[in-house]
Amino acid sequence: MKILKENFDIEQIAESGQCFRMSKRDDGKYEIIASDKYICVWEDGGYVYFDCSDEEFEEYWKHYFDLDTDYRKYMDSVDAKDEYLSAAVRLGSGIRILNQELWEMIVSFLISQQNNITRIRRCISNISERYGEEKTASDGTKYYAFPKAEALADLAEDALMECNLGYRSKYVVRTAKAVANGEFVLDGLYGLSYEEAKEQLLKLYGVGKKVADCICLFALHKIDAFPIDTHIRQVLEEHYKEGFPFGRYKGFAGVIQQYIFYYELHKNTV
DNA sequence: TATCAGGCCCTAG
DNA sequence: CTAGGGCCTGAT
Repeated sequence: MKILKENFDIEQIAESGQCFRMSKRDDGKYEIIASDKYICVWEDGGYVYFDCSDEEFEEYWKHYFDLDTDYRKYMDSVDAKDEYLSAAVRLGSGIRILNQELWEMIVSFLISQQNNITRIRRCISNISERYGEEKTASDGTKYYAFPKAEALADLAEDALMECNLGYRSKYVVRTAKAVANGEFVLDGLYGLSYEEAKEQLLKLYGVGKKVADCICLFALHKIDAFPIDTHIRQVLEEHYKEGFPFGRYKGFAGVIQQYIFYYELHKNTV
């Protein structure tokens, strides 16, 4: 399956930090594991190629990559006088907000706190290999699905320290218990507003405002969520002393947040 | 050797 | 309610 490459850049998406299971192969193609699925994606000659059937593309990956959304409207909304944001959008014009699986995002962002990207990836890889199901992709590639809540629910709270989670182990195990025993119903979040969903997520042990916002943005597609981490906070303090114009970007501030986040990590490496 | 990374929990005041 | 110490671990 291939599509025209319009406001889509798989490298930017992989580097925007919303997914921890996208990796670049030696041949430049990207491997993505999402929940229990696997796909290989690459770009060539103005097209993006998705190594899957048309049916699987329509059913899953099209939505996963948010391909029905026109991102130009978000980019065009940026105040031309705002030089910082204009530069950010220019650099990250191929970013998209993925539609990722809820449970996977809860655990991933529990792990992400006070942590660096390299270790986050390793942690997720560790728990997947140990507690996830081994799968074989249609092209023969072996991979591990993200572990289900049930697979983690019976562990001792510190058991995931063996997977390198450190003090976050108990956050993940307790949350897995709550989900597996029905105390916390994941499906119940989909029908909620951003504010309501965030309020529910904050009840989970280990989930604070920042992590809840990331889950809302990357799993529930609440694109008005605007996660504020240390990087974003510094940008707001440095470039928006008079206050960030949230009003102008009302309803899709999360998309703008991603442009900023990507820009902060990559503006010096181009 | 100290600091800090895409925070959060918990306790004091 | 707000401030601040403590927390696993590894990279710099």
